[in-house]
Amino acid sequence: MTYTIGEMAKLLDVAPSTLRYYDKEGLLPFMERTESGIRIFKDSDYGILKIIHCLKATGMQIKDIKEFINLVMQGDESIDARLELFKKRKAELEKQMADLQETMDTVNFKCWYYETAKKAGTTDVPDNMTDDELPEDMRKIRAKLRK
Amino acid sequence: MTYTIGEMAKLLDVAPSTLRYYDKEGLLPFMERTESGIRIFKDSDYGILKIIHCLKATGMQIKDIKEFINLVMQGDESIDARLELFKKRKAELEKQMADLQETMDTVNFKCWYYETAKKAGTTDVPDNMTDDELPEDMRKIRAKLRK
DNA sequence: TATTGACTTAAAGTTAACTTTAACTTCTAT
DNA sequence: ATAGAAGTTAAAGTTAACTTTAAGTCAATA
Repeated sequence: MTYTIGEMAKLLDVAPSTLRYYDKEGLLPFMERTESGIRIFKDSDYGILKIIHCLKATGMQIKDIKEFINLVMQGDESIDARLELFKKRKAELEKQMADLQETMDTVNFKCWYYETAKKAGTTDVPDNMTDDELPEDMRKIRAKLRK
Repeated sequence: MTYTIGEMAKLLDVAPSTLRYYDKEGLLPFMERTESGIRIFKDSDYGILKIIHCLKATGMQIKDIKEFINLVMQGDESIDARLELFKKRKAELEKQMADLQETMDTVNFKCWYYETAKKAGTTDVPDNMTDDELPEDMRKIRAKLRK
């Protein structure tokens, strides 16, 4: 099965101009064209584009994704390098998840803070609570917000 | 306790120019100055700047964080609005975490894929595995990468 | 066959969040 | 008292990842 740029863009939920941009940046060296110059996307391209999307979601830049695509084009001799790349992406993701969890902890604290303030009608109440008056799981987080 | 812009920047691990930018964008309407015009940061400003950082980490834009700061400046009458804002941030974060988990699932699949390819010396082996030959937790993910 | 929608390119424009620069002033330490 | 570090502003520059525009070609349908 093959697709035009518009059809593939719809499958991936991106703009056609995004795919043209990726092509221009060298992310799609496997692209084929009709005689008249129109891009032909294959089923197998869908998976690669999904991986490009995944790598972007790990925080990788276009120019680095291009390097990965170059490894893919080299074939089996680059298996090791590609494995190492994904292991690094995994480590990076774990850091991002930990960061996001810290952010979530702070947001949860603020939800508790404003719920407490709402009940009391003033932020003075949560502001003036001593450490042992506030929920145990809020103590560490509040401490981080103070200097 | 008070701090200069450079001292506060160091505490927060940001550039002084970032704090000046925030001030210019209206994120720090509570800023005080010396007679000669030098910004004076207080201990209480640290917490607000930490919250600004937290809101940024949830994906909020500077102009929307400014709106939040405006709510803070309004005092107790905006408690409800602020609670709702943090509830929305929490929902947004939950979506981000789910997205990040999907990305992690894909990265884990690719790690398995290249480990399998490495053992075999070729990506043909994982490529040609039937669904029941691959680890159960990899099946759904591989299916998503195919069209 | 003619219209219309989708394709093509190169080049310019957009956006957000800073960062840098230049020209200047103020504070700290010897 | 003076050097140098750090503060000030306004304005311009940076960066990444697209998006838009303009001018044109191609493909499908009535």
